[in-house]
Amino acid sequence: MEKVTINDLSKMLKVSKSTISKALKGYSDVSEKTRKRIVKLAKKLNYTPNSIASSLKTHQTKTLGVIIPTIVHHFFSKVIDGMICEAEKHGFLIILLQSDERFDLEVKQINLLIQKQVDGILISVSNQTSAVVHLQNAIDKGIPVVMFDKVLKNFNCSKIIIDDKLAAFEAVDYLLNKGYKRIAHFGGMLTPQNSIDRLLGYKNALKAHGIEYDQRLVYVNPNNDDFNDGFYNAKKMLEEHRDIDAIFAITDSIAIGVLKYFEDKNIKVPEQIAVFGFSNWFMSSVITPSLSTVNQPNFEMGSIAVNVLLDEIHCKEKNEAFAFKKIVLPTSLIIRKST
Amino acid sequence: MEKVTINDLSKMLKVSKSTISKALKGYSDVSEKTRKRIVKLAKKLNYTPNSIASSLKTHQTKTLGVIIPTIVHHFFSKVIDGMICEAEKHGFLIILLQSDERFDLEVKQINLLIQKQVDGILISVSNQTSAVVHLQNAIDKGIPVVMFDKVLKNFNCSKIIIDDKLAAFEAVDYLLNKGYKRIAHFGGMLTPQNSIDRLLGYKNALKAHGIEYDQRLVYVNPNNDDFNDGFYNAKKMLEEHRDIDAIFAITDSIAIGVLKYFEDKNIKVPEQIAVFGFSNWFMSSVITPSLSTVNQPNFEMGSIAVNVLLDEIHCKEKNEAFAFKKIVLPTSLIIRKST
DNA sequence: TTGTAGGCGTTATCAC
DNA sequence: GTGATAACGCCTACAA
Repeated sequence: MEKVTINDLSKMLKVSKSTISKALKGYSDVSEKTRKRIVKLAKKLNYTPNSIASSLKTHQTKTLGVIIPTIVHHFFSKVIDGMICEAEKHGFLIILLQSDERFDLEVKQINLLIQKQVDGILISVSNQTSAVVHLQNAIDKGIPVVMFDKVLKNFNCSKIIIDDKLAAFEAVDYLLNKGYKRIAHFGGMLTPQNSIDRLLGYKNALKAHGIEYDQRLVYVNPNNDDFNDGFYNAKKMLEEHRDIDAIFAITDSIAIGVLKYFEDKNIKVPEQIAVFGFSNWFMSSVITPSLSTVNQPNFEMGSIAVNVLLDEIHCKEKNEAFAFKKIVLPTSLIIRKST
Repeated sequence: MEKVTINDLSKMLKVSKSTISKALKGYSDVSEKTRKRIVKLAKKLNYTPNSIASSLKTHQTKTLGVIIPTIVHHFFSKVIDGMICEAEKHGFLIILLQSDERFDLEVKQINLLIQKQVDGILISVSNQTSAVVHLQNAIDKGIPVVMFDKVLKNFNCSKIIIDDKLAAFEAVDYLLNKGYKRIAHFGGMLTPQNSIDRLLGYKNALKAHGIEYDQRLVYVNPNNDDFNDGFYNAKKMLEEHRDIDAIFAITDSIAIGVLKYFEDKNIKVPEQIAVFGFSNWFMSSVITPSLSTVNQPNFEMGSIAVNVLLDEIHCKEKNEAFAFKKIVLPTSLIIRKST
């Protein structure tokens, strides 16, 4: 029941605490004989160092804080998966927090993590976030921050992202090459940056094909509820523009909302209208018709983010300089039956 | 940059550390005047107590450990969502770990959490888990354990579950009442307990309708990959039994694999064969045809589990007795177009 | 090679 | 009402 401490070992072996500590950490300046005695007893009593005491002394908690908008999301849960796996490999644990897309909660949670003295923070910022004082605060307290997926341009730190603009360009370019002529865009919100970039990619592709951008073909989510917004906007679009022959949606959820509406109205996909999604979550391969989409690395994004953060943490420890990294992960088109 | 400590406040105000500590914690035996001075300066300097030092002293980390088989799963991510939200309300943080359905990893992770000195552990055990030494170990070290969803019968602790047997009974009973006569069961593995119970519910419903149980109509997942196993078993079943008119699957994933195969083979659901799922994840409402399923509380399961655990933790603090709770959350049938 | 002593920041006990 | 003092368990100069 009672935990055995370094003190207990010390008394039982009549060896000082410091020698015990050194022996257990494999320092060189302990005689082989006493080292063996110590290790043996430690093993026998199932001694494990008290990580809290050691944290207090070393200022390391071997803990990383992660803040995401929501965990109930195929993409984010895969990212977290990657983070937990990678962190564990290096002996780090993950404290997970959700901002629920709210800036005030995000601020509160950063402060919680600071108080908890995590060794580093991984964050995908909320759609509402534009200020950075809370993040700067963490940095000022000596806690490195790494952003992933939804990042802030105006904050200087390592970032793990995809090239949203390029990916969107490729998707729309594909549609145009395939012969679709009048392409609507579903999404087009002004936050987060990803939405903007995907809209820009859409515009670029149109331009590259000599097609004029038509603002009226951009449908913004009214309720921040991808599936239902997709459903709703599909209806709206059909009322307003009968000539649309393809839709590029900013997420698979939106796209699936669209497919659902079209199914209800018996509109054939892709014969009448093609639909392109973004993210490649599991469902997109299973829905009917299966959804063409942009494959976005997720597990990998998590593990790389952790590695970059750990690098920075280790540099800090050794007082070495660390140059922030911006890692752009490759995306690819997955063509299925909806286009 | 440098964190301000209780010592700094003490020196600046010429008041002892102990008084500072008491004042900040709102103890009664500090004069109003000095309390105000202390609080004021603390606020001004943005003082926050060092949680590690306090943990060392109080043996509380305000941290809960959570182990689940996998986070990439609609049900579990909702449960975690509920846990994080509820824990945060009470000032607790969540460390999340995945067992990946492996017993050895589960053991390792329990030990990690013990070492981290979390105040309590929430676990949904892996399919491989039957031994309980690792869990007993946590209890012996004074860390309460609460099980949820996938629980162990042979371990004495609080448990938050659903009545799998009853839920399965209701689903199959519904099918039989609706006129389906020959019903196959997809799932039927011997671990975890949930599978067994759902199989038992299936059997009970048959019996209640005077139908003899036929072992050959039970299809077990060959590869532990619900979607593909459902797909595979649908094919197999069709080859073996042309007279089946309904399937009760143990998860929505399996059911959706089945739907997918039937769609490929142009078998009409529910006209030729009805399909019933289990769990009501988002996808089941979106797939075509939409899937009848058992609604299983998820977010709520997480928040309740946290509450039960915190209750136990608080009782332990006060040395009060705590009676383990077994909370059975209600399920309900959701009837859609697949039946 | 081993041991001593002090400190990390907080809390709790017990005098004053 | 306030303050000295001793833990909590570990780490690390520095001394022996």
